[in-house]
Amino acid sequence: MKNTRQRAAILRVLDESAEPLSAEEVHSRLHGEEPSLALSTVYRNLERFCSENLLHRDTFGDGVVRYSPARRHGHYLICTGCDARVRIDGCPLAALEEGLERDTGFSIESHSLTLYGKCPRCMEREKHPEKSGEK
Amino acid sequence: MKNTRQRAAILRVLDESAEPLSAEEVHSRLHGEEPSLALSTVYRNLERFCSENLLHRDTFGDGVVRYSPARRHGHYLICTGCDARVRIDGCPLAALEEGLERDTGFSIESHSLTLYGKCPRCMEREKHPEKSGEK
DNA sequence: CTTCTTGCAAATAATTTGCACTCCA
DNA sequence: TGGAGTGCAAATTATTTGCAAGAAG
Repeated sequence: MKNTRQRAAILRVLDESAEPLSAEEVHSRLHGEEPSLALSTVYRNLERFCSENLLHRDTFGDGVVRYSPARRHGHYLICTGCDARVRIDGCPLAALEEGLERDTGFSIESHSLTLYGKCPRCMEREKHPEKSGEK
Repeated sequence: MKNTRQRAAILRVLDESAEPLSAEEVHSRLHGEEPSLALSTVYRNLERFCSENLLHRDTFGDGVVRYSPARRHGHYLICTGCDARVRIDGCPLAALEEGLERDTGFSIESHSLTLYGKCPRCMEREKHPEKSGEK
């Protein structure tokens, strides 16, 4: 894989971001530094990096694919009321993966886990009998 | 929520399917029975059912959203070589969820877990020094 | 050099929306 | 009936592809 300015920039943006980013987001964050970077270049490289296992793909329930450095992959708890995202530390799947490799013969490379629920604030809002005119 | 012929059909197709289905797939499976059913109606109702927690949304890494009955939700192990999907029985997240509710104050409603790896056949294929002309 | 990459524009795919008409409750 | 729900077509959004020109090894 050749080392191009564009590739370095794409990886750097993802490294610097605390959150997974979509192709659009990567592209727009690089607009200052690489004004002529094509969106299609971003897409192509993000996918390339995924298949080299440099990046990890995340889709938070919606159809938008987001990417993050494979090393720093994490899990999120997402509020179904306000879309707030809370990062979850640690991940208890090592044991599950081991068992699965034994049972299925697969060699497991990665996983993606996302939880959904209502944040405290949205729970409150739901309880109150529709004060303001929502719905 | 009103009870329409279309809604019943959409839910039934999903109940009868062993696998999560995309909007397109639901629509095409109903083409015989409901020839005039609009794809947009399918989309609208799938989303509606999700927000009523009748359905569960799954996106297997690609950008396509798939739906399955909330009661029968499951997890999958997907081969990154040939896209084969293996359903995983059981799910060890109850303990994690409990801990998270305590820590974050969220009320957890659902989760989505997908694992990726190479199936035995694709592992073989990778090992052999590119017999046939696959780049 | 020569092959892998990029940029651009055009093509696809996936999903959403506006609106007039229909059909449950 | 009256409003929620539907169908259709058009609009968006997300992503992919073809190809000529550019840069890395």
